[in-house]
Amino acid sequence: MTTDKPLRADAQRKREALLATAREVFDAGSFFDLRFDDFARLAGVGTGTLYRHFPTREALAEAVYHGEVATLCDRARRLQATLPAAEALAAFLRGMVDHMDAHQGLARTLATLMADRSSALAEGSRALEQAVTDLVAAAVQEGAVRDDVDAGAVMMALHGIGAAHDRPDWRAEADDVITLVLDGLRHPLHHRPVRPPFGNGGHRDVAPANSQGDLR
Amino acid sequence: MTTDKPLRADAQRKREALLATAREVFDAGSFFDLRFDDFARLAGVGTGTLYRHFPTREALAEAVYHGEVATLCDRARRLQATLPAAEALAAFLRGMVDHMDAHQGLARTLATLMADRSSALAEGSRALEQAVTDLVAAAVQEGAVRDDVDAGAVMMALHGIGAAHDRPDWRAEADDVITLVLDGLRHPLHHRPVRPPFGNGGHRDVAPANSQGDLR
DNA sequence: CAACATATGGAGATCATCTCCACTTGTCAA
DNA sequence: TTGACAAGTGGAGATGATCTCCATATGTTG
Repeated sequence: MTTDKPLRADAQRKREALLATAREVFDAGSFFDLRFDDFARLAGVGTGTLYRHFPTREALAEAVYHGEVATLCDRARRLQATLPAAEALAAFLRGMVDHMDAHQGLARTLATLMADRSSALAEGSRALEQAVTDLVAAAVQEGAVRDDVDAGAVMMALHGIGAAHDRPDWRAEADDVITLVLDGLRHPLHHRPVRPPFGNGGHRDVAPANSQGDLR
Repeated sequence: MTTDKPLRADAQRKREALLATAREVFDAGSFFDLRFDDFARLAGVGTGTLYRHFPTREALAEAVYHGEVATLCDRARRLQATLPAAEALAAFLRGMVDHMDAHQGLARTLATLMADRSSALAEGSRALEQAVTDLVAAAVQEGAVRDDVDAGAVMMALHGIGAAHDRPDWRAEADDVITLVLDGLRHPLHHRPVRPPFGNGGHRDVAPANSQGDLR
């Protein structure tokens, strides 16, 4: 993590090969149909080598994911530098959906791995989260966006989009989610026409002990 | 699926035992730490029997999930009968978060299994989706909610909440997502202050061929 | 209470995962 | 260059979870 021990030229090559193959296989969606050992074969390395570099499927996924995240973060930074904050945020979110759409297989695979109880990936996405948080914060400062909702909520919505691969109308719905989120992010209407009889209106000052959430 | 072949009394009992144990284990979050065979032991049945009833972990999860969904749908129906549509929708969504919160382990486990490429679960949730769709449709008819966004988007957001278990601030963020969605669902502001330079504003008349979504 | 269908359990076959180590390949100092 | 040491490799097999099979037990029906 901290120590970037200089990898031997040899090792570097193999590692790259593994990652390249992983990308392919992920995108083709066949990652889970493949014995991990066979995956090694496919990449042209021995089992031992595979395990040395990536002890688990998740470790492999994490590495691939890192690349993705880096790209995404780059884009966020670029947008933020070019556009008014609110537009940058919108552009980023819509661009993200475009990207997922273009690489369905990869997105699907990563989402699946992600859902497994490997918080490793969750950790990997901190950078992404930071980027989103920045975008939102800038938009808030600009006054275009409400300040009573956490950027984490936006991350959750993105999670949803990623996790809901395999919905037949994915693309349209994903776009709709972004629309809802962006519209919801504008300053809330001042007259609150819908006042839920349930829950606390959605904020921090959490519920009392009685609320244990069983449905009746 | 179609044929409800009358199960032998015997079998019924075992099946129930398995489901009951599954619920417990799911909620305790220890499902994945358990050998599937040992799970059979735990429920007091032989391996063969377990496999006869539920050929895979997913099949088991699906059965448990069915119960959950039934409860949820019930609640949706009840709310819809009692409250104005918009309130019913809000109450349902907030109640859902409460429920998930109260049964974290179960929600976590189901979400994980769900993410695996078993569309079986996705299929199981059709009923739930129908319930949400109904709630939204009623609210639209009542005029409280925009009609240009599909209920599927709301499902996606819910997915996100479910999938993003293990976020440290889960509860607050989940509430925020619901808030965003509910606010976003109100009629969109008529002057569109934020006009994304990217994407199509989020609707059906989809993007031209050039858009293949690679980030630049 | 036959006689038949249906269901059971668990011993072992099967198969993916991962370890281990004898061997190969790169690196660096002289 | 080359020798010597460290770093990396591959794949044969141990390991351990999953799932099948079937002799036996248990309901069910006329």
